[in-house]
Amino acid sequence: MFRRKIDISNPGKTAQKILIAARKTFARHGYSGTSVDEIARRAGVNKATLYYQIGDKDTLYANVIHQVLGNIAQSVAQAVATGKTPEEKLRAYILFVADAVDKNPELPPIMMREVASGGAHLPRVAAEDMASVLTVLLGILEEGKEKGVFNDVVPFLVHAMIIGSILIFKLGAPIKDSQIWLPEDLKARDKKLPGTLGEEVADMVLKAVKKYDR
Amino acid sequence: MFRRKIDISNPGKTAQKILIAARKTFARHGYSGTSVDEIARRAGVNKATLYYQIGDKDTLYANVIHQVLGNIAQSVAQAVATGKTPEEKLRAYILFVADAVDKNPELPPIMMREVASGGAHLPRVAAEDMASVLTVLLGILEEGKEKGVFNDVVPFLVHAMIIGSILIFKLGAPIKDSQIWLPEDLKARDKKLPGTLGEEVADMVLKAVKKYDR
DNA sequence: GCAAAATATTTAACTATATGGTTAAACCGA
DNA sequence: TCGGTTTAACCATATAGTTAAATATTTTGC
Repeated sequence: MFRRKIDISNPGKTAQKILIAARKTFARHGYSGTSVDEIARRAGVNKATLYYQIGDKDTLYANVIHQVLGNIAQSVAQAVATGKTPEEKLRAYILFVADAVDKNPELPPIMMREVASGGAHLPRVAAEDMASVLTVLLGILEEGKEKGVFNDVVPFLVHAMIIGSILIFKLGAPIKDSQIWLPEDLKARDKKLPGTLGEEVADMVLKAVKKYDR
Repeated sequence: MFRRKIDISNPGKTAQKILIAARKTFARHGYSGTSVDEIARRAGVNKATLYYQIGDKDTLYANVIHQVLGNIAQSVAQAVATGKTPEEKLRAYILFVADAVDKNPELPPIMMREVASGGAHLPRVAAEDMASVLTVLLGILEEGKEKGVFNDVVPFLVHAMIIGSILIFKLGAPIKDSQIWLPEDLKARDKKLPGTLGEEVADMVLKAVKKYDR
């Protein structure tokens, strides 16, 4: 009677195809805007195969989001460890997040919609991934404060500033640029960032967080 | 043959009920997640009335988003004018945005989902609203640079930082707090902001943007 | 090594419900 | 009674999810 589902943590070829198609489709159209039929079509498999391999829409979505967030959560601590001082660690953290977003272009839209809906479809395991990333940031900010190099900032606000800057810039810039009727001075200004997005955000956040004698 | 639709810019009682119900529903469930039937039910009118009064789902959505963004776009310039120096103007701008978000709680989720989907359902008129808000910010940053009080920042990145911080903090904090299993130190830290969200963001952004002799 | 049985995987066809949108009739105030 | 407004009933399509049969693949008996 117990029809055990396939082990998702080590997906086979078919399951992998499905997850990739699902990731792209969820990223483009969101949870509600995505139909299971469309995912199956893009994966090139029958819908029943999709249900056999992975499960219903919720399970599919949960696996997609965890697959992408889980990797990030696992490697953030290591990336931060390359820095010695709190400043270096915070910079490494921001560069890591920006790089993760670069390498996982489906993450920003999925995360933003998840935030927008109050985590309506956010599976527990994904929330745990987020929490472990946040914990790393919390550690950096606390160390910086103890050593007297950071202001007494609100950690979650710093988090919001980092993630918010990166996500809004990444996703908002293409929208702005697609509005061909916009006054030129609004568009031309930002064509090229002086550095990478991560570096720019790191510079600004560090200025906001570091303690200076003025 | 031309069945002229009702004038939306000055909605009557029934139309107003529908628009309010639509705003709440779109904010909660997003464009795709919202059914016209649900809006009609929440507005307490027949679905055909909704189509008669306003039009199809797209038109309904466009009116909702413009109704809320239009007000903001119209009053931002005036709010900023209360400041004399670029610093004061930038602070006034950020406080205004934070206040607008406070007063229009449906705006953040709608905007975030719009950004996430690349402006998929964003009507031209709403994009114009956004542009006029952005133009005000651009003016402040340029004046600050000319007067030598601001660094040579990337305007759209400053925009992303302001909007991103406010939206992510506003929407992200409740999610974080709802994860009852989270380690206490992650949650307890941020319970109370020292000031309002707008003030906190303004402090941090100004530190990031202002030019100091160091 | 190999046919046959057992198991794992995929598929077309199906169901029940939800959805966006329409229609023609009923309602209602001037 | 006339024009604007609202309504119940309706339609075509889309959707999440299921089923039983077909097709691969693996295991077993010899």
